[in-house]
Amino acid sequence: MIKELRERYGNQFEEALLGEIAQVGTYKEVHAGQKLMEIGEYIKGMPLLISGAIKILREDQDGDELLLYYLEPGDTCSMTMSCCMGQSQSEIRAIAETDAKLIMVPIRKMEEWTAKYRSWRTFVFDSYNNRLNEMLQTIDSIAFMNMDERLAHYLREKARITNDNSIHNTHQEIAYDLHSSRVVISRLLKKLEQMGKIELHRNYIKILDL
Amino acid sequence: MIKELRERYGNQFEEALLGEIAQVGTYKEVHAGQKLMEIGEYIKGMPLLISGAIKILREDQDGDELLLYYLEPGDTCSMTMSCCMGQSQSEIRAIAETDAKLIMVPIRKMEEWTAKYRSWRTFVFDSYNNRLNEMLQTIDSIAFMNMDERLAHYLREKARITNDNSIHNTHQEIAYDLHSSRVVISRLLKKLEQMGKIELHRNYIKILDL
DNA sequence: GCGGGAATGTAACTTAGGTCACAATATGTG
DNA sequence: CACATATTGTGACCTAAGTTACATTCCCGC
Repeated sequence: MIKELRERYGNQFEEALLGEIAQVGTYKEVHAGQKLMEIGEYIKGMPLLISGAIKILREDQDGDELLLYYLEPGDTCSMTMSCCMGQSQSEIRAIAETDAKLIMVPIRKMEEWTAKYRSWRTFVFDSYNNRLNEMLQTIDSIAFMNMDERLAHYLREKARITNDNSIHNTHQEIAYDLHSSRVVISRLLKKLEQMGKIELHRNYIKILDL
Repeated sequence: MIKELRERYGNQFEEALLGEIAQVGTYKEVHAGQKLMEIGEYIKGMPLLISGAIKILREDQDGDELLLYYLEPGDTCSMTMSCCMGQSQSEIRAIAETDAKLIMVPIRKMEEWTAKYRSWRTFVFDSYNNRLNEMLQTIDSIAFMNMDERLAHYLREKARITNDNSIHNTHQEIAYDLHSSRVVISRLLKKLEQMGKIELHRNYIKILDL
């Protein structure tokens, strides 16, 4: 574990902190699609993402979902921090978008390290800031953009995150993430195909020029 | 200034920190409607809100606005923190919703105090968490709620914030905050009036039973 | 190869909310 | 008071997106 830790975080955490993390953290590997956190669940630890991507979802009363953003290597989940402090139940759902490796750190260490390590403070602040900015972008999308733009944006982002020009999802799954309906997504995808921007196949979509 | 500071923050900050704030902070009073921060502007300091309320707005390319949330006494602007760290330009606009008193603290003190004072750490974390949660609520509203619900929610929230059962705004102003159009807002307000939930007047709306 | 379920395509219709145009009131100012 | 201006009310219309219903196509296991 210390090897992975050093690879990803070696240049931003001081040696002593790396040691502490290695000591109290637990290493974890998860597969694409695996659920890491459910809404209402109590938080056990704080994840430091080593590799892969995690998608963070919000849900309304009817059980309808909405993709908020992705966590990428080097990120941690600010929502987790958020939850440990005040109420300790999760406001969001977290699902591995790809296979992922991460280190879970007990939350009580957070406060301690914040006082002790400058690099940890920087890390935590940066993390919060990234999250706030991604929430802003999410708000921009749903408030200011039409569904076709949101869809295009979604496909681009997904290709970037998975590092794969083909999106391996059904239209229904995309509809869930965008909080829309399958028919609407199929319709818009077809339009994108007719514009020559993508190629539609069963179970995957190939991005040509988006 | 030290008096106001102590009144609002006395029970959460230790004496030494209060002293430091009083020393480096500048006291400021603003009137309702006054702009405190513009999008793209560089951040000078971090505001500690003593009294009043500040509304935080987001804007798209076309200049259309959307109300994100309100800052209340005891709050600070996490976005500010966000901005000081990474890129230092504001992502949002801040306007005094009511007359307000606040203390501006130079941003370089932030990191210093975070290491030095436990209460400051708690304050900063709580602040971030509140902001994240309010962003979540904002997302819930625009993603999951219809305009009529959003409008009702807006009116209730505004009444709470201003501590006044009458909302002193034109329909146009409300439309801006909700990123809608005046005609739509007038229509929905009329419906609320017909349901006996509000009373419409020129330049203000009286909440009866919302 | 074939049968069945999953995934996709598509037409027809509904609805929330945005837009346009203009009427009707209210308000403040010379 | 009278006029100009800001505010609100309303009808007619448009459009994006959601809904329903059903047809078509693909793919996998037998």
